[in-house]
Amino acid sequence: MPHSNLQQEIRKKQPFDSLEQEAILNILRTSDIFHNQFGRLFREFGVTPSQYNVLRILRGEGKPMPSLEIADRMVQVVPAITGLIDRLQAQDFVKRKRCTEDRRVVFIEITAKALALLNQMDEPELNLHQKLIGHLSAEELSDLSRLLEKARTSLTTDN
Amino acid sequence: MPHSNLQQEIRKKQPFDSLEQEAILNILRTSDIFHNQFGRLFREFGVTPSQYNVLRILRGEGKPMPSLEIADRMVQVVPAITGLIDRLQAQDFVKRKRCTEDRRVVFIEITAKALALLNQMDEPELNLHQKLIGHLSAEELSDLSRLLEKARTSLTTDN
DNA sequence: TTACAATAGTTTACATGTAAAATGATTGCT
DNA sequence: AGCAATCATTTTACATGTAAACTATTGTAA
Repeated sequence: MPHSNLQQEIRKKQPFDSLEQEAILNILRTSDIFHNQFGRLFREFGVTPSQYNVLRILRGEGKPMPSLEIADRMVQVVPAITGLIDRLQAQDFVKRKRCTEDRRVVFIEITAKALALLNQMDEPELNLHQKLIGHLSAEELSDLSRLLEKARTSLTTDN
Repeated sequence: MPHSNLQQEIRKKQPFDSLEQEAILNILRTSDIFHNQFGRLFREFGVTPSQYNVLRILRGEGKPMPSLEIADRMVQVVPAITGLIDRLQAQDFVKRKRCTEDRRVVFIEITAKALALLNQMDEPELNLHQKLIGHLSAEELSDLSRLLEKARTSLTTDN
C-alpha cells in the first residue's frame, strides 16, 4: 500500500526517492490545484488570475506604479507584463501614463471600474480561501506559512 | 515592520487579511519560484517541465499508457496533452500507437532516447531538490507534506 | 561632449494552460 | 439493426510564462 496520499493521487508505483522530492511535488501539485480553483472563480468576473493579481497589487499600493515594479512583485518574468497590461487597459481596468521626469518609465494607474470590480470580488475570494483551507487550524496555517517561507530562503537570500 | 517574510517579499503594505490568505499566497509563490528553477534546469537538457513530467510518468509506469491517463495524473486539463505529446514525438521521446481493440485510444510509449535522457537528468534533479529544500529537517519536510495533503482534502474528496 | 554602459519597456517566437466545440469510435438501448 | 449517448482525442481560440533581441532614455566617464 502506498505510504502517502500524494503517491495515491498520482498513482505512483514506487515510493518517493526522498522526503525532499515528495515535499516539492506536494507544493507544486497543491499550487496547481488552487490556482485552477481561483482561475474558475475569477473567470466569472471576467479576469484571469494574473490580471487579478496585478489589480490587487495596484489597489494595495494606492497609487500608480511603474510596470516593472508590478512585475517584480509577481514572480513573473519581465516581458509578460506588457501584454498583461495591454489587456487590462483594453478592458478599462488600468491606464498607462508616461512619466515626465524619466521618459523610460510607464506608470500604471488602476481605474474606478477596476476598484469597483475588486470590491465585488472580495467576499467571493475570501469564501474560496475558507473553502480551500478553512479546515486547517490557526496553528497548522502558521506552520505551513513558516515552512514555506523557510523553503524559499534557499533562493531569496542569494542566487 | 512587516509581520511575515512573505509580506516583505511582495512589499505588501497591509498585513494579510487572514492566515488562510497568507498560507495560500505562500503556496502559490513558493510553487512559482520552484517551478521556475526546475524549468531552468530542464531547459539545459532541452525539455520543459511539462514534458519532463510526462516522461517521468511514462518511465514510472513502465509500459505504454493512454494519453488521457497521462493527463489525468498531471493536474492538466485534457486538450493540452495533445500538443505536449506532439512535441515529445517530434523530438523522438515518445511514440503514438493506436490501440487495436479500442481504436479511440492512443497509447503513448517512451523511447530509449528519452530513457537515456532521463537517466542523465536524475542526478542534477536530485541535486536541485537538495539545493531548494535540503535545509529543512526530515521532520519539517514531513510536516510540510502532511499539511499540504491535508490542504488538498477539501477538493480531492468531493467537488 | 562624445562614447558606452545601464535602465525601462516592448517585440518576437515558442511552449503551456484553459474552455468550448468538433471528430471518430464504441457502447447501450429499443 | 438503428441510433442516441458516451468516450478518447483533437482542434480552435485566447491568455500566460519564458528567453532573446531591440528601442528609447538616462547615467557615467574619458
